[in-house]
Amino acid sequence: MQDGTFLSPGHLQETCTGNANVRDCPTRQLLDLIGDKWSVLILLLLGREETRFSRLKQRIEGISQKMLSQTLRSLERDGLVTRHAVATVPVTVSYRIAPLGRELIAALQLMIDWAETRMSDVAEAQRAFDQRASGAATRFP
Amino acid sequence: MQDGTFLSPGHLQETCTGNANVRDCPTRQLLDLIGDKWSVLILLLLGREETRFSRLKQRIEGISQKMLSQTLRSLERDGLVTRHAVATVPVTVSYRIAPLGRELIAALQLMIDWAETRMSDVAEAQRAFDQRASGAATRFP
DNA sequence: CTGGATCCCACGCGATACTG
DNA sequence: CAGTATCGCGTGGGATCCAG
Repeated sequence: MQDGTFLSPGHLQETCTGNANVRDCPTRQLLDLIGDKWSVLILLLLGREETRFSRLKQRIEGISQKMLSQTLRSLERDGLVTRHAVATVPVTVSYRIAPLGRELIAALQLMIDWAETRMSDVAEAQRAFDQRASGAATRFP
Repeated sequence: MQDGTFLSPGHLQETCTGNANVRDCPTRQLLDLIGDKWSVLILLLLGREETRFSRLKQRIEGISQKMLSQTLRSLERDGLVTRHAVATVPVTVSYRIAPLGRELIAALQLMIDWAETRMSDVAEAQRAFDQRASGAATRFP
């Protein structure tokens, strides 16, 4: 078989393709953490600089304070970011990327690069597909 | 600032961190495609070999035929996989990874590797966090 | 064998109001 | 400022039935 031709022969394929339950696949577990609407965005922002809650809310257009709070809490629980509260009045809280989160960002880099350069191709493929579909539908009126 | 220390100084950061709307971030668009429950799993399987519908259903434990069909259609629409139907009786259909999908898998490789080695650390962080939380709750009964 | 059509529910997420 | 609590809706996704 042409297995090792394109894919590296690493252990990773074994784990996710051996008819295992989805929950046993680490990649799926990871996607459960960062596949949501805001996590990656927040992670990337915190990767650039330690940031306070209110500033995060400003910089992420469209996020509700509920989702910001909730997502930050998840990321903290996962060990990807750390929370730092200063007992001023009112209290000042900032979030910082954790070493594990820093690692994750680095691991996501290629994916991010691919998205930047190739999502336009995906969009093009979608348009072509939709056109073929609608064309096939109206070709015989 | 210590920007370039860990993160590459690529254009990617600009796009996702410039207070842009979430929908403008290619990374989020990509996660909208593959952040679902089954896409990556299917992509990885097809990365190994061209596979028929029924065989995919066998190898992916727990997937419903609705979700398999639906996910395959999405992946095809995105240009990540191709569909090949042979007009036998009954019809035989197989799915194959497309060049774009092959690229994507390669771009995900580091993320997959990270998940394989680091998700245990994430799980550990979660346990520690939960214990601290429950401990803080019951510390003052 | 390869799906499409329907029904249904759980849950992600947004809007709003309240607190220390 | 930095959250928590509550409500409601849209949708992802499973179960089941039907069809070419």
